[in-house]
Amino acid sequence: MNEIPEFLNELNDSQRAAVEYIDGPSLVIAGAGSGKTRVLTYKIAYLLTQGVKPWDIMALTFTNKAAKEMKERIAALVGMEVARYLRMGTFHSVFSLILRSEANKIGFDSNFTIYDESDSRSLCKQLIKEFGLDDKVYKPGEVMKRISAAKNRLLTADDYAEDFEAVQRDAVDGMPKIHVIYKEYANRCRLVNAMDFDDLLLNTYLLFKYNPEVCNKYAEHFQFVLVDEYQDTNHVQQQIVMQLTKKYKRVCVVGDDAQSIYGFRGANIDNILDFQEQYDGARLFKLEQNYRSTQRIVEAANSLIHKNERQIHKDVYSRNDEGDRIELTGLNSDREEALFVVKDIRQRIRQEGAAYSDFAILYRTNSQSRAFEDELLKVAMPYRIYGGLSFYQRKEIKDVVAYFRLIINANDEEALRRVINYPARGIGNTTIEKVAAAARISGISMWDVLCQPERTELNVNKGTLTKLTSFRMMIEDFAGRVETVDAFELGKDIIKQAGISQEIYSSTEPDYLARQEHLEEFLSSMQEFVEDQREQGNPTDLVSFLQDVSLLSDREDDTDDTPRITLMTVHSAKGLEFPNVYVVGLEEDIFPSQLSMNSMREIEEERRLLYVAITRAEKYCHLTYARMRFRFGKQEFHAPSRFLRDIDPKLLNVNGGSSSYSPARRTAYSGGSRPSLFGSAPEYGSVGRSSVPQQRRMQEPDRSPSLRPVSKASFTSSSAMRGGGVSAAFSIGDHVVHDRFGAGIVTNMEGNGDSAKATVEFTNAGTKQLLLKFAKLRKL
DNA sequence: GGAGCTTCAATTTTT
DNA sequence: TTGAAGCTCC
Repeated sequence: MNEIPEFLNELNDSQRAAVEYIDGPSLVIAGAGSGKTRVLTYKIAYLLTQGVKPWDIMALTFTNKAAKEMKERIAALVGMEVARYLRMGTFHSVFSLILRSEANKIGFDSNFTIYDESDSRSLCKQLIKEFGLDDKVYKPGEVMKRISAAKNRLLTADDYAEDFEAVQRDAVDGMPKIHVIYKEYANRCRLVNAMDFDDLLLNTYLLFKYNPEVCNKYAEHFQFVLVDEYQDTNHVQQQIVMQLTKKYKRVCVVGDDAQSIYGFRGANIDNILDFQEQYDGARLFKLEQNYRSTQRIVEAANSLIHKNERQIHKDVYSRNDEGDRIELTGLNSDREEALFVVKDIRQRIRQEGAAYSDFAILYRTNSQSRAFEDELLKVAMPYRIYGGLSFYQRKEIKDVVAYFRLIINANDEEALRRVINYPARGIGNTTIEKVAAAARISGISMWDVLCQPERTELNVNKGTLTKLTSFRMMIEDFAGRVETVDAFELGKDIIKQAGISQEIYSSTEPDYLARQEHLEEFLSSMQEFVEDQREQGNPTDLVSFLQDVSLLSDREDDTDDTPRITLMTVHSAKGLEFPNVYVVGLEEDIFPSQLSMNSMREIEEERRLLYVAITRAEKYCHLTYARMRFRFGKQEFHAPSRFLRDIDPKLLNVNGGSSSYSPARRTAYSGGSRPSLFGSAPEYGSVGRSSVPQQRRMQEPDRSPSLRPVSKASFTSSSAMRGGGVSAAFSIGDHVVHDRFGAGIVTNMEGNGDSAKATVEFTNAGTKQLLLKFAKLRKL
């Protein structure tokens, strides 16, 4: 019998029970802040002490980050020599590896390309055009959504065409040809040896379904399968887990139905709700002690989430301090809201000695960040906005990756289209479309056309043909070196020889400088990859690098460790925690979103979203709403969010006035209540005097003059004056303020007169070069 | 091939 | 209001 490892003593009773049950299927419902990751990591470590081999364990996560963190934590318990053999990673990465080794069974080549969303989109668009369909009717985004949803329901293109209901629905929506597009999309992917993100899952499912011997092999191999964030799985993922665990049924899924907020991208909360019905005799473990938040925060969140109907009952509790009540403040406008939050943060920093990094401002939509950004810039408080482009979505990175892709899979049409004329080499759109047309006629890939133009219908002049040929030879030349040179060396050469570095280093304009930096960062990540792989005795070639990078979309790691206030959507905040949290914009049509009011299912997801937001807070949670906000260039008036009425009033501290609010008026989906849309009936209190919004906006002294309705003539002359009069006044080391970028320090000056340029390091906006003629810089 | 114009839409996001 | 994307013109 194996010994009971010491580390189990670090767990509480319910955590420990969940960890020690390893004989059959189990569902671990992990309340917010209850030590979910701890249970998963300790369970894996425990399995390893019970004689299970690391390679017999599969652990699936949703993000690379989660996988990496978990692996590190397990390594801390059992050592990296053991941990490295675990089959641990995202669904997509784990199954893409299996697909590569079984590719021939489903008619793919093992070096298949993974199409990201923009590749899929671009292919979709292409097809809509080829079929002569109106892209106003067949919006690429909508088409993709339907194809993706079909794959989610395990429907191949042929299944879809025969699915009466689906085809009928498309027809009713004016898009009867969706199934045709889907079919050709699938054909094209197969022709060029590519799979999109959904295909990675669907093809795994199909591989197992039609090759029982393959399925059995893996089902016998993986004696234990663990799934993190199970509430976020979609139907295919659930089905694959079932295929893999049908033999031993040793499966442990961990998650929190109350934090299921990704329904819009296919996550199916029923997977977790119905788990016990799908696995007969599955044990249920509930982790109900919250270690993160104060009692009042936990209770307030509970009171909210209990208004949902579909959920697994749990009693989440905290033994931390009772803490303060949740603050609720109504403001007159979005600007006042931002001003208020910023002031409140400043006050708390002064009073409690808190750091900027102890604060988060959470909102429903990214566009809400703007108002807070403006205020924070004005007072030069450091912040960081999350969201926006990830590193690998940047054009300069995608271009280089496209070269890599093309070199490894020359049939990859999206990559070919991307780089065939980048940097510019005189192969224009006309030529590209001619190549594409020739390829379609012969049923071959565009690359094949380049390889034997004389045997196709390609009709281009001699000069163009020469350009095409030399491009082809360049790619072939790179491809010939894949096996002899490591990824980093080859990467450097590609960037140089393809003319990318020449293009990017052709200017010192700020955006070029940024691209140079990104490219260098990318190269150094390649170098790191090669060194790591070499150390571990793994292959260092471009093929392995690309496999790695295709499934990464890492938000860039903060190289800068200045403490900053965090601004992000509630979605991105899942899994994080902060001592102080502001949840802003709690208004009808915003939170809950106007677009999520069609069904009870959607409203409940919005309510869970607020639950996630509140449970991010450790000590202090402040909810705000604005009566008026500017949206799409118009003033809009919104009632306070219905969810505010779902929170137990005993746990709320309503600021600035009466805490009584109008009685609940029940509506179909409210679960709780709906606030009165009209009337001046006393609702939630407000802080600050009420005022006419437009006037406030105009009177605001700090606001740049450009916001005022000014005639073109007067605007031009005033900015010209400013440029001429002020330009000489700056010197290195000056503290300055810019209307958009906020506060900063001048680090360099060059040129004079109209071309005088200042380099300014801004607290929040990074380093910029500004032409003084245009930039409205003020000295502090 | 790029600058400048018009048009249109407008959640949430990871792989 | 902002922004992306597509189109036209040089």
